[in-house]
Amino acid sequence: MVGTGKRERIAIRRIDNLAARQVTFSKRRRGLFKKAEELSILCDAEVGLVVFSATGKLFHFASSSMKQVIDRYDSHSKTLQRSEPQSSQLQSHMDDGTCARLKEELAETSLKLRQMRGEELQRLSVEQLQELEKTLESGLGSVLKTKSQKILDEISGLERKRTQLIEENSRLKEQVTRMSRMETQLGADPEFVYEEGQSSESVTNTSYPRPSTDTDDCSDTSLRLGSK
Amino acid sequence: MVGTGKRERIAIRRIDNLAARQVTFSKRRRGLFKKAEELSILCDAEVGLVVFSATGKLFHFASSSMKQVIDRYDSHSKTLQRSEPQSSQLQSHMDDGTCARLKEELAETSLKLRQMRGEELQRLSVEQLQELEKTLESGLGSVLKTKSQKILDEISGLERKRTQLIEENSRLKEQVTRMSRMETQLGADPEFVYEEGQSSESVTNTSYPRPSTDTDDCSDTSLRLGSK
DNA sequence: AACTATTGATAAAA
DNA sequence: TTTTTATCAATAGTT
Repeated sequence: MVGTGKRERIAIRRIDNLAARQVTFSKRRRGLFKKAEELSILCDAEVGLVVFSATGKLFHFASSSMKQVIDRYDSHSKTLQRSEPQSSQLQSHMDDGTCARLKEELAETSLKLRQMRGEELQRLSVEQLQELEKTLESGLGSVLKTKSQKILDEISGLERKRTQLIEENSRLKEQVTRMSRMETQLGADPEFVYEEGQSSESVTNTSYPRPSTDTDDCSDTSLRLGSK
Repeated sequence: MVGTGKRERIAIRRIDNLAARQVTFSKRRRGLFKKAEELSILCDAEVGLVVFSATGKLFHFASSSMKQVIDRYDSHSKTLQRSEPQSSQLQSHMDDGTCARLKEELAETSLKLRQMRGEELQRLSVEQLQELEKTLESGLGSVLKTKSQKILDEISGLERKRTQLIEENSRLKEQVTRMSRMETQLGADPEFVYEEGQSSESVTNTSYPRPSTDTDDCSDTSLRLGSK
């Protein structure tokens, strides 16, 4: 038997699971582009659609050309808002030269990033690929190392807390025992009743003097050991 | 009785009837914008959508802002096509806002790049590291695949050249053999030197007919199959 | 990637 | 235009 697609309506908010998000992105992106094209054809409309994935990949569609759509969009929005000439104080640091340089730098950087992700490799020579491979391996090594370290740190942190809690627990038990004994020796006053036998782990709410050495922050630290 | 919606699938081509076209435009436009927004939210994507109706009316949606989307689109397409003077665009898209955006995006992109290279990983969570690891592995996979392909291409190219050279060599040898024979039959005059029939470029070393089926590697071409 | 049960979109009618 | 209804299309969850 194949595919028992128990489909439920999903809430429209960010999908947490990475894999599911990517799958949904692929499916819905295709659907969206299809519908964009259909609208432009059926209704003789000019449509421009640009989508960047969460990973920065670009997808686009234009019934005519993107440039044309953008130009038309600009002229339309300018028609509506022509009142605000830009303040000129930032010019010295924000001139076109700076902007152009930024654009170039960004273009270069994002090309490198995409190549690290395995895109647009065709133009690279074998030597360049070799270099990229080396960089990737080294980066991967660092990532793995860091990840391991973080996991080990989390584990040892938890271990430490656990130990502290166990110690404190022992001390508390001891104290409870001592107090019970004292009470017995003194001949209990009926008014003075201890609920005894509370020798178990959770002493929830005793307002007794506690041993001072507590470094604890009995927090419920959650271990997110990313294992999706 | 209301609405006997006998719906049939319609062909995707311009709807001739004006009223029907307008109705369809309204409905589908809403649907398209809804889906655009859903995609941006569900999948954490940046989406920009511009639609002009046949009558010239503008509709638009952007998950962030249209300006941002267009800027990002421009910088991306510029990456792929350098030297594209977008004459009229430059002015309107080179204001301070753009520049600030560019700076931000550059900062973000180069941080991601450095992280891919294994730097500045300390602030990342285990889960983020996990994701990075996956990206790196996939990128590495693509690089290796591309490299292999390029090497194989180089090899088959060389193989082809080698085969051609071998064939030519055979022809030349044959020719030399023929000529030697002729010379012998004519009773060679020591003074009689051939200069004709040297139709090839490189017969450097024609001492004598050699066995033809040699699989020799007649080139010292160095294959640098990057294994440094 | 392929497969379905479902939800969602929408063509036609009102 | 908007609503209604019947149908088709998209897609969430699974394999």
